[in-house]
Amino acid sequence: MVRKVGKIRDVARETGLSIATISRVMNGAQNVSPKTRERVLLASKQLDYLPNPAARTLSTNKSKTIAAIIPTIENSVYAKYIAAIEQTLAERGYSLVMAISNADPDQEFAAAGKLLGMGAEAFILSGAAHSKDLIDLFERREVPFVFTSVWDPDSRKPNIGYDNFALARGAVEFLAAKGHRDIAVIHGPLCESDRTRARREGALAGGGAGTRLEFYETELSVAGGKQAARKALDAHKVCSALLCFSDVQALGAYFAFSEANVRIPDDISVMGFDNLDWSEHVSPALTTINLPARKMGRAVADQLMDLLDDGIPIRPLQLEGAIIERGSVRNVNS
Amino acid sequence: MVRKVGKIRDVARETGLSIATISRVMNGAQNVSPKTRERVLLASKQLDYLPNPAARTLSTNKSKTIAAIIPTIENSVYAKYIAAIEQTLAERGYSLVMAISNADPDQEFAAAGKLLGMGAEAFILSGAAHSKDLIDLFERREVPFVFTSVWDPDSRKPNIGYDNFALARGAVEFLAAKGHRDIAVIHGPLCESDRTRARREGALAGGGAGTRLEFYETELSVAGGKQAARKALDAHKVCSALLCFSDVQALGAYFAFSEANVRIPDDISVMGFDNLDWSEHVSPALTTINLPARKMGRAVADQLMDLLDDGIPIRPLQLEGAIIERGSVRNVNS
DNA sequence: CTGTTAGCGCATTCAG
DNA sequence: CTGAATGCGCTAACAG
Repeated sequence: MVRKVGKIRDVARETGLSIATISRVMNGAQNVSPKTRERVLLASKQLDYLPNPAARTLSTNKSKTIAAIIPTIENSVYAKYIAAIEQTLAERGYSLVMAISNADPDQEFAAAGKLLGMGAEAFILSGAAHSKDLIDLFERREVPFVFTSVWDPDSRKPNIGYDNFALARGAVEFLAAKGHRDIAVIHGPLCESDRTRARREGALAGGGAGTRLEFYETELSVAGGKQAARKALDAHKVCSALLCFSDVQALGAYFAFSEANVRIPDDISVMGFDNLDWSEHVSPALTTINLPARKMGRAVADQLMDLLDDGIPIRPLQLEGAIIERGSVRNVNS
Repeated sequence: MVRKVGKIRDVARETGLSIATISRVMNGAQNVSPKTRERVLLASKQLDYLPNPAARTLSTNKSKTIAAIIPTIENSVYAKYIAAIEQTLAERGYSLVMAISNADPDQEFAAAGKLLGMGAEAFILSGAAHSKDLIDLFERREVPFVFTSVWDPDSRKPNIGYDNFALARGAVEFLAAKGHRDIAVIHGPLCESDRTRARREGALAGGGAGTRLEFYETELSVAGGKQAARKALDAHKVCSALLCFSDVQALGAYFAFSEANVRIPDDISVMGFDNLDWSEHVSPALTTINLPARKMGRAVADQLMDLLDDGIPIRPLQLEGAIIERGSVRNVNS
């Protein structure tokens, strides 16, 4: 993959040392005299020597590469998350290879095969719903993997994330406590995401006796949120609050309402999910649920590297989400 | 990197063939009898055999891995672009490794070293401004690279992208043609991006005699756009149009104006840059410049693979941007 | 502290 | 159409 560059033997010849010593220096081994080390480093620089990663991988059986497969990278919290993973891996000399599955288990399976065949040593997956073939593949080959964005203490698979069910339930309870009895819930495609399904169940659980929930399934985008909000407006003028399972959809709702001359929060309350960077800057500032995407990315990356480097098993981890109360939800009790 | 799995010898033993034949089958060579091929394929499946990528790379000197270094993945057009690259590479059996540079040449250089040391065969960079060391490194090692998001026919380095200067000039001319004489321009940090600098120069060039431009440099985010728009409002009540070099900043401006009770486009016109997916769904729909990010991603990926696979040199390519006229710019001539 | 030697798993000549 | 032999560049014992 790199042509015309010095190899370990060239450095050995140049310095009059053996290739073993060069290898030691390149790998930071302790048992090399400072002088020798200097000499090697110098020669390496001159010869523009860089260890061949493939040879290294072949020899050590370690590629220092971790794969992440995500449903999408656009319009969502995944960008933050991936950025955190990449940075964390980079800090410890690991690299990230990633693939986009478009939330399709078959694409995910195909991608995993390629990434495996690329040398990925471990996999970061989104959600807990994956093709059986994929999990079988990983287990057969003993490839470590972890589910993220989900938290299920009872799962036998390692997972690091938040409790979507509880968070959504909390959101509905929060709205109910503010006096909202009729709540429209906008969410993305159920078939694509077990997180969305869990949130929907949670919302249902949070809606007590006096609370009516109306669900709107739509595309996970500003356009989708806008369209669904419009539909909610048409269907029942009665709902006093809108809960979106994604800030992106909430933004769409903002514009739907703006065009319909419906004021937030005076005429209707809006609550989001994700706490994306911009959500506090919309007007009115969006009340939403903070999802610690960055922290999650760091945690997964660190744990996987701990496992690969030191054999430390994955410790399933629940990350706390929290309601961020801002101006888009009105208390209608008073 | 993968333990306990069948190796080529196991398949050879299982089938009673030689490893050479197995290799031929795994690489789709023609000179293998159909029967033999079947036998090998079957045994491979049974033994769960997957060729070891490192061994393959070491032997062929090809890793089928391309690296992309981007300034950021959040809040921007880069997500679309990266997604396109990943998909295009995947179609031809290549993988993407990526790193985030935070628009810092030093971080970029460091990342490049790691990615090179990971086996990346070619590099996709953003913009045309990079540390000399980086370019030297690539040229010394004969590692192909291409600059993207920029178009400079005179550059001796391969670049694929759009003409930021011309696009920004066009935007200002467009606004001027609509009768706007006082235009506030909001843009991201100049020091971080040669694209931003080029756009600024272009805007200046587009502002003819009767046009006054006021520049506001701010963070490349909704928050930044909002803050700058507020500043523009305070400073000169006179500007009739706001040009943002990023849709994200334009969105911030929308909320700044909403809070200040300034109506778009009645009181002030707003124009963006990027044409992100949501920009037609904001209210009023955002007039902006479409940047063919997806097409650019595909083009770079394809060209690099053509180069790596068949030695076809990079053909510098200009992608056309276009003004998408929607409702956020008013014609003040009438 | 340094050198020697064996592979790591596969692609690829060259024979047959 | 198939097999045997060689080496890709490096790490990791094992000697010394």
